[in-house]
Amino acid sequence: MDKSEESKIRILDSASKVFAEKGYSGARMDEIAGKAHVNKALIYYYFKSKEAILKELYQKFFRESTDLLLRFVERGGFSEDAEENKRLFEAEYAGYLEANGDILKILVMESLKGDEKDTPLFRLVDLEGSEHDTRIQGIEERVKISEKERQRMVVTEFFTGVMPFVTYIVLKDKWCRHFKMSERALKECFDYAMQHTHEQYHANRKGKKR
Amino acid sequence: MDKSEESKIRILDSASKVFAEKGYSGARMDEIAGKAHVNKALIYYYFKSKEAILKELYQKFFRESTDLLLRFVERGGFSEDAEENKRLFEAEYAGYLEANGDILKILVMESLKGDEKDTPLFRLVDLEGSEHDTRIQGIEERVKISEKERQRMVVTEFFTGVMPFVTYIVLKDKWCRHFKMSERALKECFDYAMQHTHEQYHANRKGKKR
Amino acid sequence: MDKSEESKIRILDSASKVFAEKGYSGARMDEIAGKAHVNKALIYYYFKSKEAILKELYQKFFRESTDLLLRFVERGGFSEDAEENKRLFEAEYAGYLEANGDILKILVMESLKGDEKDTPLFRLVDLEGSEHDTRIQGIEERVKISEKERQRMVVTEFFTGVMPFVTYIVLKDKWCRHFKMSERALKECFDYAMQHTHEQYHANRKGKKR
Amino acid sequence: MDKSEESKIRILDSASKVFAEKGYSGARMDEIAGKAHVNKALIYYYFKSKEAILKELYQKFFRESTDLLLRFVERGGFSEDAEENKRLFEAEYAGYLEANGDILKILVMESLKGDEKDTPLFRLVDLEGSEHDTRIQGIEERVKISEKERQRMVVTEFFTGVMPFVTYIVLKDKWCRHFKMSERALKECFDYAMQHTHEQYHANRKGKKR
DNA sequence: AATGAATGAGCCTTCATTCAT
DNA sequence: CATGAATGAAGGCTCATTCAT
Repeated sequence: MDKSEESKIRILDSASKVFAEKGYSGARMDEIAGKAHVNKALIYYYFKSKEAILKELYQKFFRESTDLLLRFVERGGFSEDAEENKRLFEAEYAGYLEANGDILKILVMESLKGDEKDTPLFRLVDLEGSEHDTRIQGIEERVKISEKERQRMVVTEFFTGVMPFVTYIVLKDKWCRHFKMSERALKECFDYAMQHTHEQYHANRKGKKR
Repeated sequence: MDKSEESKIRILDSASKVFAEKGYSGARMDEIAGKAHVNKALIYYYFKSKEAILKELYQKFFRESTDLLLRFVERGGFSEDAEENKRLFEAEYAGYLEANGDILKILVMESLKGDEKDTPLFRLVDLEGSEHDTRIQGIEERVKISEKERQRMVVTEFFTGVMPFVTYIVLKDKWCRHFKMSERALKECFDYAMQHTHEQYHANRKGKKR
Repeated sequence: MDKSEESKIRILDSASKVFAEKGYSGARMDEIAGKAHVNKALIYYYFKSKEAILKELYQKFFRESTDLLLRFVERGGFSEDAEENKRLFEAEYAGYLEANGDILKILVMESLKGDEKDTPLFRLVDLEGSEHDTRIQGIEERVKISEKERQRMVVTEFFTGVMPFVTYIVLKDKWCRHFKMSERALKECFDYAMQHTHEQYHANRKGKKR
Repeated sequence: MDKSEESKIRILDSASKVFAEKGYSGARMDEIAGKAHVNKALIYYYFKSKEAILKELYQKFFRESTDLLLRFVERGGFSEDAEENKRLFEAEYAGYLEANGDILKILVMESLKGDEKDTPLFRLVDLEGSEHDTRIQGIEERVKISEKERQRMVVTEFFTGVMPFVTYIVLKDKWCRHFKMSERALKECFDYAMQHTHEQYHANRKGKKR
């Protein structure tokens, strides 16, 4: 990797931090440049505008997370074995999301804004609507279910699976500080919570099928 | 209600809309004034600053929501009867939150920002830490449980009960538009989801006790 | 004096204090109203504008000070007896100026500003140019001197008599605080200074004449 | 001098003019920018705030004037020879002050304001209290006098020497216009005034010593 | 690829002044 | 006389963006 690319990466890293900390509107190009140790004008050498940085962060995130999801599926995710599913998910996907908590923060904050804009958060469960990849399409087609059943599944997955996990990631630092819990203890509690709610739901579904 | 107070209320209403739509940093005082049909300078007659408006919105929300929660408890909430609990919750509390989706949006967005600031979102489950009311203290004291058990309960309540509900409220419009669902259909799905996850967890806890 | 007039006087008093403390431009109508314990809008019942207050303060000051100066002259000021002059001056005039230090401050500050505006400070030695009173004219006409001699006298009077005295009045509080002197000690020093400079000059003039 | 510094200097020059003409509070950043032929925002590239400009003007002035005063002393100022003193003073110091009449105006105007703020005008005679330079300390230590005598000297120097000179500088333009005198004629009169008052006092002091 | 300087547009806030009662 | 509410016009300051080198 040449020196040029390194500057660009430092800018992206810095931007994701500042966006996450101040929100997109509250973030200042000065601070992004400062944290990236580059001249403010250099940012405009690599990016057309502040918004272009955001868009590139999104793209990178959805490209990578889609890849990971695919790998997860390829290696047997969404299988019958709930235990195996969970192990795979944690190995392949969860770590990446945790490492990208800043992007998730931005995603959530920006998704709540406005009316006309799209809602990037939905891409996490609306892979079909995603323009980034067509490889994913086969996944859901494997299962034949009614439209109503499908809606229920997606809604349940999003609001009781994805969102709890996302909010856990973006709030865990604040939670630990506020409630004076160790990160380990919180993780233990959160696992407990998911096990007794969302994962229980999946287990029950499996049970019924047989 | 005299004319004076009406202007102030119009400003608060307008501010909550604009904050929710653009985020706090992205909101412009011009737009708040415009939507409230008042002169921009009048805002500063009633409020010291932009931030003071936000603080007053928070105060009003937490005052009212705490009152409602208390009423919910007084009328038998948190009782053994899960059905009754749900009915009461929906009658007393859920409607208020749904009607204050804008404040919830602001709450979520601002709670993700920064490091040093407090996290208003936590006040929804950390009533003890709330400076607003001391009447609430008796609620949790009724049940004798270990600290670890209490932590698990709070974490579960927050991440798999409160946050799904909050995200449902703040995202339902966007969800309906994006996935072309009616609000009614989404509500049906969401109820289904909660029933099979979070409420199931409560039901199981009740079952075990006996 | 009816209640109405009292409000007006309180406004003028308050204005002179605030103008002196913050300067004319830096003074805010709010603070003037506050210090006068009247509603801000009431000021506009008595005065056309902020500037009108200033003008009225000037008028009042020059009216009163001219009256005092006339009385000073009528009772024998500008006489041959330097001792008597000084005694009279202190009795009739100095006290008034000291009591109106705020106006003097305003006078000095505003006199330094701008180019086009007049210089109210000069009215202290340019009684002829004053529009306020015609009684004064006789004073200087009593003495026949050359134009050049008159200019020297006025310049000397202003820069080594009036201005030291004016600056003494407007700075004495600050001087005492800064140099940790008692007001009494400063006055003693200042009297010494004037005696050995400006008053010495008058004494010498008297001496020469004979 | 590079182009960058030139803009900054133009801003400082412009600011001193506008501050002097309108007073600090009355000065508008727009006008400062306009007179300096720079974009208004550029001012904030070089200075943190309006007040920071004022502070930098003060610093520059006191740094330079202290240097000049030191040079004056090193070359024999404050010596026994009154004539020589005056010649040196005019050559080394007076010119600088006359050239910086705008700063002096600001100094006087701001020194009269407020209660809590310091009084920059006093720095002209309170070199010991000045944080800018320690080289000056030796000057007054050379002469052994009583505290009371020292106070008298400082008071006399300030109110009958410095202030007449300062007021002469800051008012001479207005004086000439108001009284229709040439600058030359006024200077002649003012020299006459100082000779027969303040300088006479110094001469007498010298005389007594012998 | 990098940077110090510069800028136009806009934002929050202030303030003298006026209105309505 | 008196006042709470309202307003137009700035004013200080910020910020994303661009220029020149």
